[in-house]
Amino acid sequence: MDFFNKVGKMAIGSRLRMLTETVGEDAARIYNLYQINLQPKWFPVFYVLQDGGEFTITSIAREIGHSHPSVSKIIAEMVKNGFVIEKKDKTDGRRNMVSLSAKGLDAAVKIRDQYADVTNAVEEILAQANHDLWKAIEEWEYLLEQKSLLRRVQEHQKIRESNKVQIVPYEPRYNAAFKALNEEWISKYFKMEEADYKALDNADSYIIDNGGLILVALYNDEPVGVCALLKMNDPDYDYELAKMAVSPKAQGKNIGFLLGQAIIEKAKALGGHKLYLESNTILKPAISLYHKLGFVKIAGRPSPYERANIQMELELK
Amino acid sequence: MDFFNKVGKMAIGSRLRMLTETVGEDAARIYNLYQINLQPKWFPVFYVLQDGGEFTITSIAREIGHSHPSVSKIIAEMVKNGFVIEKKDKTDGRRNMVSLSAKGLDAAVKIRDQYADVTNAVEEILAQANHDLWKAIEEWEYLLEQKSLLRRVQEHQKIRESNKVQIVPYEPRYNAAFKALNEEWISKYFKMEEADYKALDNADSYIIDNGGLILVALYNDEPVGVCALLKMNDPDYDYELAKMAVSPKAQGKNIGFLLGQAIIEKAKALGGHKLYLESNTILKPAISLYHKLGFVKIAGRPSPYERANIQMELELK
DNA sequence: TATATTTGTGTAATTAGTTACATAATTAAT
DNA sequence: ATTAATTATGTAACTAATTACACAAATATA
Repeated sequence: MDFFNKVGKMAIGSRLRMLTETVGEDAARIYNLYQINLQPKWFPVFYVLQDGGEFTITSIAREIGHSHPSVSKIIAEMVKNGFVIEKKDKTDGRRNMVSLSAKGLDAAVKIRDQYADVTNAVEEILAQANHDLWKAIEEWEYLLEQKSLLRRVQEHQKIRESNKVQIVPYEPRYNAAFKALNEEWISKYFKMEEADYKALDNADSYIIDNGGLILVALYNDEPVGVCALLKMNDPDYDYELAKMAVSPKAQGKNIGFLLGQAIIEKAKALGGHKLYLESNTILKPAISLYHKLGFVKIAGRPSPYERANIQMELELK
Repeated sequence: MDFFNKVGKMAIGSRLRMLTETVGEDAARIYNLYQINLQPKWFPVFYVLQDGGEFTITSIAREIGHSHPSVSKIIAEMVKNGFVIEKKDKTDGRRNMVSLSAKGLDAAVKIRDQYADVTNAVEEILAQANHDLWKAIEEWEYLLEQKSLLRRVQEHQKIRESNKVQIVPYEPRYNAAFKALNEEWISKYFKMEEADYKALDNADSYIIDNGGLILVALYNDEPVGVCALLKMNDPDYDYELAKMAVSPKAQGKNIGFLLGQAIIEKAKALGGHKLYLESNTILKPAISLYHKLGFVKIAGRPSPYERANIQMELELK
């Protein structure tokens, strides 16, 4: 079973599970070593109650990090075995106040020896090891609270996927993709307008020949995202960022951001000073992408598109 | 939930379980991040099969450290989902040969990215921590294999209990205990003989007045073990170790060993050179205790006891 | 060669937790 | 003073593993 060495760090979950199981099994046998008839799984609850205090089910659950139904079941078992007594709180009818019975308190005294023996045995192991499992677990708890494993994996996924994405200049053979990708989201959220057809059907004459440009994002050599830069005849703005579209199938690869960055670089290289865009606030991911790229909201301007309800600009530096 | 800090090292089992759960939960979500429709719990099995080999259920179970019913169930699920194909081994009708289907092999290729991302994320965490969880788990696995947690706890228990045991010289008030403890084991394994009654009923006149002595082990001031040293009229031996008895209720506290050691010390102090004892081989714990005390088996000598079928001696140095 | 043991597998029951849902009691908000 | 939201609890169903048991096939043994 050198499985784990073959698989590597990725299997840390499985490995943790197996160690947990080994320790857990022995815990059950250790409880049998002492006269007290406690079940190992009762231990955390028992520990909270051992000084004689009264607690509610949920406060115990919070304290020991279990779900409340788990504590509820454990308490039911301990009551049945005579270790615990329940009583309704007079001032709050929901609360089930739980405390140790005389038998439970007696067990609490007897169990001290077991605590000492187990603690000593665990500390013996920790002393024999070079790497401190206790502290390592503590650190993992902290680090995972700061940023979950899921989020860390997502970040690595994004970076890796980003590297597979290529941003290339528009060529006539991407015309179909340019139209299809844009039509997909426009007709999903709104409906295609006259201006859309003009721009999408005649990208070369309407956009490129007018001093604009288009960038295409390739993933496995497939066009999965597009973005256009339109030359504006306006004293305030040089270019408009428009027709940004990313295939839903290629989400989570940072493609929108990569396209946006690239188009901004192009605009700078062309000597632009200020970019303009218009969009709609129901497209939340798009708006937040524009923010991430540095665009800020500006007051209303007339727009040829019915669907536009927000305008933004970006000062190029 | 500073529960674990309050409880201390003893709670390492619970703490392990919770970390395992946290990691496990995220693992499930991570699998959803990728298009492959694999369940996290399939992972170890899938990993073994991924290179296209054929395996039996039990060989997979051995490799990944699961029970075979667990693998059996996982395989059944993977078959149902089309990732795995089963076929009976022609030369051995018991064997169910298992391998990845075309769909499974396809998933094996796709999953490589996920492996990389997860490995990187885990290594990122390990790099951020001062204490290496991976190596710490590895060490615990090794240390627990050498000596289980159960055995370690048992040892600590024994030491602690030993300290509660007091070995004191015989007094007339222990006469009842001396008789009862011996009668208990004699009548359990054999039956009381004439010589037993004589010695047990008249400990003072038969043992002490003849130049022998008796030691009593007290636990919580209760006599729980006894052992006698009888003066022998023999050119080869000075004393016989006899009437050693420990209450079954006081097992596991090392009492037999403590009594034996003490009686040997007494024999030395009295100027003895060689001890003798007789016993029966069906009393295995007793025989192994005598070995531990240094006694060695000798060739047969006549004995007044029917039940004696082994003789041992100890040279005092 | 007959018989006993070992090996491979599957099914059923158990375990220690979880989520999902229901409901009553209390507290907050309009 | 209602109504809405929150809190405390319990029940039911699920999960991912385990042990216990059954049984057939293969191998070892007398």
